[in-house]
Amino acid sequence: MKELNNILKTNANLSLPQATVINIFHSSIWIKDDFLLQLKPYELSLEQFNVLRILRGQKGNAINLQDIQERMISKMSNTTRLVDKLIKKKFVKRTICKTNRRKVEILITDLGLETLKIVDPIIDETEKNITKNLTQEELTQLNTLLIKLKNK
Amino acid sequence: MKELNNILKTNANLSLPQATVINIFHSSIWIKDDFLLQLKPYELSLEQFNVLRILRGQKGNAINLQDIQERMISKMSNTTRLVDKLIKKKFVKRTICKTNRRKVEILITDLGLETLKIVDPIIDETEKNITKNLTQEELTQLNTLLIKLKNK
DNA sequence: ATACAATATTTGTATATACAAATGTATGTT
DNA sequence: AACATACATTTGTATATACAAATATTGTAT
Repeated sequence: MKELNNILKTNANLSLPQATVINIFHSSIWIKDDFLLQLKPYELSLEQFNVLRILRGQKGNAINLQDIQERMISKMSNTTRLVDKLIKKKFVKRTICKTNRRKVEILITDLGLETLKIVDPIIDETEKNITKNLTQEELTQLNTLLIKLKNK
Repeated sequence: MKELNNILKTNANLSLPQATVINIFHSSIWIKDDFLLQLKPYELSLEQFNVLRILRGQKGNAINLQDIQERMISKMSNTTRLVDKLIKKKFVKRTICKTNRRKVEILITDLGLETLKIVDPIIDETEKNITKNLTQEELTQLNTLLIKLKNK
């Protein structure tokens, strides 16, 4: 892992498990930075954008906080406040569930949908750009390895 | 990527670039959580632990903030305050560089070294555990793919 | 020596996140 | 119905991080 040593400006002799872990962290960080750069003009954090997409996926049906959390990439402790911010931007609406008043019903607004329409292709492009160094087979391989890593 | 769909509780038809990006994020998060769980009893964040290791790598020589930042996995905007916290815990010392008073010299203390001695094997074990589902070859392959992904 | 730009760090402020406790609501048991 | 328990969300608090501005120091040109 000479390349990793370069990235971290170190001479340390990294074990394979060490290198792997650092490599994944490092990949995650540069990819995230890349996305944030693209999302910045729209004042959306990556998770906010992701939640908007989740809401759109409901196709007009409302969804509650728990279900949003389940679908989030990084399970946050405080989805309430994330949604608050989306409400402040008028991207989503929040109402109380009629059948179970403990639950909230969250729905994407037209403004939210329009914003997604603008941001989506940008994110698509970014995703393609991020992965362009690997062939289809290599990407599949990478995904397979990451899934296998997790499933213990 | 049926497994990814399971993890995210979604039916969305993820493209290969999308799946890859989400997969890397997801891997990074669960691995980080795993580490944090181990570091918790020592009240060290992952970056704090990492900086301690960087300092030890200096083998008695002081190092300044810039050089620490260069070696960090996630380049933080505010290493000052991270070091402040390590100082509060008496894990590191800070002095002003004699030759260039703009710079600070940061040095790990004996207490810092002792703490590392305790935490190191725990982290080693965690790293091994995290990667135990993959063979040596698979780990090498994973590292190679992640490096290739980055180098555009 | 003085002025100016470059460098290294610190500080201020806003926002994000983690975690625990609090609130309000629903459900099951007697 | 009364009570305890579980559930879903919200709030409070501490800490983390991002970003910009401020401070202090050094090197360089005049």
